[in-house]
Amino acid sequence: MKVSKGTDYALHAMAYLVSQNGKRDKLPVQELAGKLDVSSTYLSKILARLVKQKYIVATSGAKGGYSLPADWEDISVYDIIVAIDGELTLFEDSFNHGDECKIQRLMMEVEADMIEGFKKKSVEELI
Amino acid sequence: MKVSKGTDYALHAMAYLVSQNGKRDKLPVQELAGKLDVSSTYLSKILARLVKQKYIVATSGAKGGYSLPADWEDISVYDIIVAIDGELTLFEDSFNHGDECKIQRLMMEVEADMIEGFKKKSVEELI
DNA sequence: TTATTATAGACTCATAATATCCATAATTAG
DNA sequence: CTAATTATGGATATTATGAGTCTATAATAA
Repeated sequence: MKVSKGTDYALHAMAYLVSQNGKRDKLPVQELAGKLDVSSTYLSKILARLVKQKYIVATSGAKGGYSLPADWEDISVYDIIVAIDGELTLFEDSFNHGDECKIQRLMMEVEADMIEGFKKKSVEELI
Repeated sequence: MKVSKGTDYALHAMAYLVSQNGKRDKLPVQELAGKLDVSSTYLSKILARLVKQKYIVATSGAKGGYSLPADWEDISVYDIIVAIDGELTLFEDSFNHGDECKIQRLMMEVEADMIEGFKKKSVEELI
C-alpha cells in the first residue's frame, strides 16, 4: 500500500522545479538527478510521463531541460501521483459480488477521502 | 497502492464469520474457502495470521474450525489489514531530509486520515 | 557541424504476492 | 485405541511489478 518510489522522485523533482521558478529557466535532468541522487537516465523515464501529461515542459538540445508550464499552479499532488503510478485505487475486490458489498464500499470511501487529500494539495505547497 | 488480495480474503472471511455468529458454532476452512473461491490451504495460511493476533479462534480436530473470540466487536478493519499486510504506510521517502520535508509531511497527513478511516470501521459493520 | 539535451525501447534484476503441496499436531467420534 | 477430521508450519514454485541500466535516436543551440 505505497506510493511508488517513482512518484517520490517525480514529486521531489516538481518541488525543485517550483523552488527554482523565476530564478532559473530550464533545468537539465542531470542537475535534477544530482539533487535526487538517482541516475539521470532513470529520472528521464519518470519525467517523460509528466511531460506527456503536460505537467512539465521539456526542451531538447543544448541549454535545454525541464521547466514548468504556464498553468503549473493548477497542478495537484494527485495529478503527479496518477501520472506516474496510474489511477489510484486502494482495492480491487477479488469477488464479483456487486455494489452491495460493504467491504468494497468501505474501501471506496476511504479511497475517495485519500484522493481528496491529494487533490487539494497543489504542487505549489511542496516547497 | 493497494490493499493485498490476502487482506481481501481475510476481510471477507471475517465478514462471513460475523454473519454466521450465533447461528453456527465453528466454520471449517473448507467452507470458508468454498465461499471465497480460494484454495483452503492458502486461506489457512492467511487465517493463521488472524489467529496469531487473536482476531479469530482456531479449533483443531473433528468438528473444529474457526470462530470469533469473545471481544470480536472491538476488532476494526484496520486491525485486519495490519494483521495481514503489516503496518500501513503510504510512503517511504527515499531521501533522508528530515522532518522539514513537505512532501513527507503531506503523505503522513493523508496516511493518518486513511488509518483513521479504517480504524473507525468495526468488522461488525461489514455485513 | 558538434555538443548537448530529451525520448524511446529492450532488457535485467530483485523482491514480494500469490499459491500449492505435504508432513505433522491436535481433537473428536466411534 | 483407532480412524477421521481439522488446523499449522515449512518448503517450494510461479508470477507480477517495481526499480534500474544501456543504447540508439531525435531535436536544438552555439
